[in-house]
Amino acid sequence: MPIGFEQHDHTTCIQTALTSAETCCADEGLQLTKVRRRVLELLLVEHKALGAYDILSTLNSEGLGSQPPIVYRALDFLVANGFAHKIEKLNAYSACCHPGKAHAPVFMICRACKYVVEAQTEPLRNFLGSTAKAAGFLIERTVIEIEGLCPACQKAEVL
Amino acid sequence: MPIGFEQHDHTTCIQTALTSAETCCADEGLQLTKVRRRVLELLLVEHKALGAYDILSTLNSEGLGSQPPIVYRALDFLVANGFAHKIEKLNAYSACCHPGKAHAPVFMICRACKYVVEAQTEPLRNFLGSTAKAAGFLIERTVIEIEGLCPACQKAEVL
DNA sequence: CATGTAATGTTATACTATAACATATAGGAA
DNA sequence: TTCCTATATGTTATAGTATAACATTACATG
Repeated sequence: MPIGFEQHDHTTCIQTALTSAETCCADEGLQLTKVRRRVLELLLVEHKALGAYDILSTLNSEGLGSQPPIVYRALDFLVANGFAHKIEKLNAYSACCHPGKAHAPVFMICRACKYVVEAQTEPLRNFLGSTAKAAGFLIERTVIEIEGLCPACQKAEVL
Repeated sequence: MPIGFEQHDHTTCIQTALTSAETCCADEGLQLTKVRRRVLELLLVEHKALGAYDILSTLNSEGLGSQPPIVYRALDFLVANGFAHKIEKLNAYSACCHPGKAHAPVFMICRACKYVVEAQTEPLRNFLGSTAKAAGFLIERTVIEIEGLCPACQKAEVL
């Protein structure tokens, strides 16, 4: 279970993220409802991106809703408020590892084990900023996704 | 019609790109068939990304095929051989402006006029390379897309 | 011409996402 | 409390994107 492709205490990690989301919602008058909270939990459980319909089938088995709009609305909320990101390359969703901070996230996606790691990127932000500035372009959103092999899967490939 | 958000002779630009694709295919024993060539032309005509079904409806009206696999196969060929890129954020496709060169393209997508500009990025490539290296991650493909406003549309917004 | 490979044709279906409208629920104002 | 309003959820239907699987054709080469 790598994050940044290293081991970590994932139970704590989930708790921290949930608590942080709760605090943030309370502060900003946002409602972290049952469905929204559960979707965030599901996204936090693994460092993999989940498809909307994967999430929906879990919600369905838990009696939290069975139709697509249920999950898409919850995902919209989480993404709009910075608690999750959409991984465009996978048409899937992933919990945000650095909520609360303005950031241009870089995702490293392992094509073999499907782990998704979100990297911090101040320098990259600056770099893209100056590239765009040179072209006179105003940045509103960025999508930066790297697909490849994580350290563990590189070793596995050799075998 | 901006490229890099500036004016340019687009007729020449299309011709150059087509000729370059032909040469490249001849060199590498690839077949630039009627459908593939036409799809590339369509992508070159505008600096906008086209959806697969937009392209398909044109192909259909020209008697070149009416079913989705026709266009998806042509797009797969063009993307696999570096003549076009997929814009993940838009689920759409765009001709490559720098074919033949290994590159990690950066797309600037104007949300207002839908123009797509592909920027050159050696420094960015190096930057991502070192980021990934630090994490032990092996890069295979990169998706870098910036959504925002082009110079012209920024002016228009103010009005 | 025979043969094999690559490309195209065709049918069906899977996967992703949203529109539109109905209902329920929470929190504030009277 | 009661009403009101804004927000969230429930439900049905449908739009948009993409591929699996298999049949047929075209074409380069021995």
